[in-house]
Amino acid sequence: MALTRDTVVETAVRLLTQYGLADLSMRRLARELDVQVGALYWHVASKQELLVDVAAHLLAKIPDNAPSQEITSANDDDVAWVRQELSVVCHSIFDALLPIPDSADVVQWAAATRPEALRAVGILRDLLTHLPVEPTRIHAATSLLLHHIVGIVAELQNATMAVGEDQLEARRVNDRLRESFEWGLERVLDALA
Amino acid sequence: MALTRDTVVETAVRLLTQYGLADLSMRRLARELDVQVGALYWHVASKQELLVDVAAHLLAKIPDNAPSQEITSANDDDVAWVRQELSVVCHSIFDALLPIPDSADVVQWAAATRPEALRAVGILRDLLTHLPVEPTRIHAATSLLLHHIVGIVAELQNATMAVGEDQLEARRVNDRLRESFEWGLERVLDALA
DNA sequence: ACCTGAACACCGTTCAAGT
DNA sequence: ACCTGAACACCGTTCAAGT
Repeated sequence: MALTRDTVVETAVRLLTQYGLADLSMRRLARELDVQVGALYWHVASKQELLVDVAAHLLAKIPDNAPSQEITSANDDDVAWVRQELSVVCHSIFDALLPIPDSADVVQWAAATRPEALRAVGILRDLLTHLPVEPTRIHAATSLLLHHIVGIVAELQNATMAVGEDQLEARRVNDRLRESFEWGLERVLDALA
Repeated sequence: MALTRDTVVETAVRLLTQYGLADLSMRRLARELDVQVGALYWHVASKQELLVDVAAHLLAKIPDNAPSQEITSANDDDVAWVRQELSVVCHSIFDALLPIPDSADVVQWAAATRPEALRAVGILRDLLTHLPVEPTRIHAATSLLLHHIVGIVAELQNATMAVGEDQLEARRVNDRLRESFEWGLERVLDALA
């Protein structure tokens, strides 16, 4: 069966999930797919382009309960609903990245270079337009939320690497950073709504 | 003259500043210092350890006007002073990183793996202890500020790379992200004090 | 259209051996 | 103590040539 861009991306995601970024090389990917390295370059222009697709894939399942009506942020109930929905989306980004090694680095980089390629960024933006945030600050607010999420995930993934086998210590670090995530998210959402 | 760890780190900083992270290889560094690659490994254990030192070096000049008296956050004036000082420190981190290509990536990684090696992180922590932030949230608050700063710098550095020669467009992107930085910083500081 | 084979120009790390 | 020389096991990217 012929190679497709989708199978290349999916295999890349699998390698990242199982072995981390250090083992996600074009050569390793080619070996996994039983082709020569050169074959990959028929389907993707570069490793960087591939990593953007990998990041997009990792964030593909973020729920998108777009506001059904035109919410004008005049109504307090509506603002509360949007705030709650933002919290849900942020948590689901967090949960999607946490189990994938080095995913925070990949997404951080993809978000900085090609944010429009990440569905999750668009979802955050759309929700933020329904809050009393000036239109010129939507981008800033999106970045603020995203940097908080991937920043904490990066800390968590690196710390988990560092403690190694020590299950007890790993759990402590995990709990502490999870709470940092929750606390910071509340502070930021408070600042926005 | 014999090689020292300091000259290795300083040369690494120079290479990063002039050519970016892609050209900061151990081999390139050795060539620059007129030694064999192996010589570097007498002075640093690994490239990762070297990069932590590079990050620390980039943030070495952050001002540290520690509160002279014991400020107990009871006094409104004192809180205002600490808030102002936090703003100064955040701006000086921003300004220190901005002109150094890929420095946001390097610092992001160093902060996630060995935050205690970065003086700037300690300075932020100390200032935050003088705000009405619960002691258990000091770490979370430090992370929130730091992720915002390096996140925006990363966006800015990547966007500047992307627009390339177009000076006018570069300036527009620069101004927009600078404003995002200011706006986000105010929101976060408001949430803390 | 899609892939192979082979090359080009690199990497980080280790280590016996030299001084 | 500090460094060389040389090796080991890799990288990303390109491209003529094959099918």
